[in-house]
Amino acid sequence: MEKQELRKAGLKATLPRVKILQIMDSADDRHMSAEKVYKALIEADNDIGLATVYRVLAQFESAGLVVRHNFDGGHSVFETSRGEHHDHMVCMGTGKIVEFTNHEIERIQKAIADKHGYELVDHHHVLYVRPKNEKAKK
Amino acid sequence: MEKQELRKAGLKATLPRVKILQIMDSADDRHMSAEKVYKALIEADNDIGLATVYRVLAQFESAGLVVRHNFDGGHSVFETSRGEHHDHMVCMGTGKIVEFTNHEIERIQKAIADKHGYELVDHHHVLYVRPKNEKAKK
DNA sequence: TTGAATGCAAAACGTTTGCAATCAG
DNA sequence: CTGATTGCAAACGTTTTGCATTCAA
Repeated sequence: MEKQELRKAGLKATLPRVKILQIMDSADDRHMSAEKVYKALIEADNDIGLATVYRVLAQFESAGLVVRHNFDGGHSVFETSRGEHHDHMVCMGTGKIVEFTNHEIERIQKAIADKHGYELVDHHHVLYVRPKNEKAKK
Repeated sequence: MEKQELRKAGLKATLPRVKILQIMDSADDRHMSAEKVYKALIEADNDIGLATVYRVLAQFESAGLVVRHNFDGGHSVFETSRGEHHDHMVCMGTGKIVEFTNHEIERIQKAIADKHGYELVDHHHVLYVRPKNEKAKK
């Protein structure tokens, strides 16, 4: 049950938080904007304000329940963090998002930061791609 | 002279464009937001509207004179493109930006896109770091 | 009971746009 | 001269905030 998860994260198990967590967990598309979450809530007959969605998602981010991505211009996208880290590939034609992991890259990242006297805290790594051998073009 | 550069890029050499290009080229910090460029223009006694700055930067981007980055939330950052591609490392304590290049990573990126049936068009790759062995913390 | 969380509407933020005036070629 | 470019102010979409109300513990 989501209540446990929330309490474990140090958050009061309020209705909006539980519902939003459910939506995020059950959505077909794991990458959701605040607006998208909001619409899903309305459709599920949950009268939760957009402001609350933003506030809750920000809390979830701080608590480590979700990860925020700023793909390109405009709005943020959130996804529930299931532990395993991964990066993203965005198809410029269809907008489709593919997740990937590459340990070699992760290793090099650490080495680069280290070489400059830094410790790697986080990274954003997004590949913008296009279907191979196809006329598909935005 | 900047006029040549603009004409070569297919843009009329208007005063705002020349001034903005000068600012971008001579700034201490090569990574500038529209607002920052605007303020620099004001300080240099050039009465150019903020809207024009945005329009000109967008044109410069299309013309390949500058590259736009969406580091994290909020605003875009532009830098004059001197041909050689590079990625960025942002210090979370000081906000300092370090540029780096790594061919091995670039190679792997292409391979990953390829493996998924895509062609790599572009990528955003930013490392968020913190000074090593220091209490410095935002 | 009581401080935390919510809803609403209003504000803030960076950015874009419509339009009349101005400018480069 | 003439279409491209500019300035201004108003509009935009996303996100945040102030405040009175409601809720979880």
